[in-house]
Amino acid sequence: MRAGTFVPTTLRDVEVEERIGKAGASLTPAERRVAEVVLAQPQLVAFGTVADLAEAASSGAATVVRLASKLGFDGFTGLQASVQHALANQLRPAAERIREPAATDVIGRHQQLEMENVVTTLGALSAEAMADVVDHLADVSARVLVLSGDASLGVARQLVGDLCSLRDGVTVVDGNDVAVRRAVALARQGDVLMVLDLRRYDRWVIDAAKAARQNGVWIVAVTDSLLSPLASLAERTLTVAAAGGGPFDSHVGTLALANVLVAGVADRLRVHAADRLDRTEAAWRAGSSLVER
Amino acid sequence: MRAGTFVPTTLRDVEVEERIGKAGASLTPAERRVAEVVLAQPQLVAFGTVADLAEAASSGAATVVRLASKLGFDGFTGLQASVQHALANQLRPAAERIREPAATDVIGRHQQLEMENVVTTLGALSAEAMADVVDHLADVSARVLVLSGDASLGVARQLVGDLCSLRDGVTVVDGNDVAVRRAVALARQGDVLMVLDLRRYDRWVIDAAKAARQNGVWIVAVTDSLLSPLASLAERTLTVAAAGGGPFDSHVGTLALANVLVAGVADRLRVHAADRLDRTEAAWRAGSSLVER
DNA sequence: TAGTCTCTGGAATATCTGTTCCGTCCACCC
DNA sequence: GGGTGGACGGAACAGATATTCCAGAGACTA
Repeated sequence: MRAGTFVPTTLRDVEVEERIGKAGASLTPAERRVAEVVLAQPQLVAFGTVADLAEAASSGAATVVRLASKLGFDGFTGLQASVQHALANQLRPAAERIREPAATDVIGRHQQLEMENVVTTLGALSAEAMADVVDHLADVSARVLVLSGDASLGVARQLVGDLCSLRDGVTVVDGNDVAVRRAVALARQGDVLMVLDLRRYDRWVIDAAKAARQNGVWIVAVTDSLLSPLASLAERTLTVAAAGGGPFDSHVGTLALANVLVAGVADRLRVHAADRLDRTEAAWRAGSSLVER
Repeated sequence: MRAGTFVPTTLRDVEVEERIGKAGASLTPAERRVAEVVLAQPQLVAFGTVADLAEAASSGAATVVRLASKLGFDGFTGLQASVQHALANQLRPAAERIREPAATDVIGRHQQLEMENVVTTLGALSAEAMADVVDHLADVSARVLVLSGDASLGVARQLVGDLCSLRDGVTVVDGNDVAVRRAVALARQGDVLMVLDLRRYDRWVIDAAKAARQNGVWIVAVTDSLLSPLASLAERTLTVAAAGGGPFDSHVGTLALANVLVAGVADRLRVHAADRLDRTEAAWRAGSSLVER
């Protein structure tokens, strides 16, 4: 049996998944390796043999059978039957879902919507604009301020968090009016301001951006349209698609954009950032703050 | 082996179909019966045995093998392998075909990556799981705590921000150890905890989740795998795909998932939330906090 | 450091499964 | 009506596969 090709999560067996999730903590290392393969390559279970699974997980056949029993199945045969059954059931719905343009189910609609947000947003990003923005964000001699409307504050924080891992001097401008004005007032020429806001713009954001511009700060706007009031203040404007399936805008496209920029900055600051990441890693390790499982 | 359910033509094995069509005329009556079953219930071939197929076609095992050979396969084994292969191919939806021409440029690569994250993450979300989680998040009599690893804190905040617009009592558990412990200690039975963390899990997050569980809090985990330590603590586990093009994980899929949940909660709390949004809107209008352009 | 417990994979084994062989049956033809 | 050819399925056989057992290795403890 050849090793299975990639199978998206949609097709995974819920029954098996549940049992693995429940027993997950009590699995031994070797059993865990097998379980990972089961989750990642269900076809290997459905079509393959104990030996195939064991080889894929670099374990012995006995371990495979033990795992199946521990999950409550009647040996490997039971596990296999469960996966086969689920796989067979998934076949029909998958086909029907493709035919119906997913207009009815919420999840499918969101799937389509968010994909469009990603495609549109990153599709609108030119290599030149990206290089320019990355250049500025990667300029360690400049401070980077990030200003965001309330609705996108979380995404902004996410971006800032990542950037902070790569370099110093990146901050979110937030808080009350006094704090914002102070932060902007302290910005000087050579600094960089990323301002992030979508339609129904927050007045204070625009005001703060205006003030920053008068201080000679280099501004990049991330907004929904080139007609945005932010666009006229910024040296560079990156537009994002933010169609939401619920009552709010979706910032999935924006976050995808942020990820691209972060990757660009990381690439630009390669050695500098690597050193930082190493030091951070060492600190985490010393405190054993992170666990593998 | 149970008889398979109906499978639409799209899912049939083209390879086998072709060969049956070609040899169709020269098939004996019994072979023809077997061939009918092969076409009608490919799963019986993929998952079953010679005996199963023979029984389904009211024929002998020898006839099954003869048919397979007559079709040019290397015995029943060859036929089975062909059907399995075709089945596995049909199992992967459009998502994978999209990425086939692997993009070379950074932006294109991210585009594909993030789309896969969205598709995979939302694809893994079952309607049932979503309904359950939304039910709990929309329960206004419960408090909702959100606990997130450092790397995904921004997304968590984004989620909480949206939820706060829809209902009261939603908070991010964050800050120093003392604050976290206090927040978790104050949680009581009936409350809801959403814990969000990906591999290389933050120890404090796991510890806090464990404490919450002992308090009888209903937990939903949003994590990268069912083998995550969070999965065994949670009543529900939603898995996310987080492949990143840069040095960090991408939380685009997670944010898409969050958006779906928010939309679900908004729908569930329709009138309640509408009233809240109206009041918020009025406040903004009174202060002219938002501008159209 | 010695001892115990768990984990682990290899080997033996019993079961299952695909394949082949062969006797029987039926249809067609001389 | 007798003979011949192919079709068919039961049964034996050989190979593969799941399962169980066991001994060695490693970790943790006293």
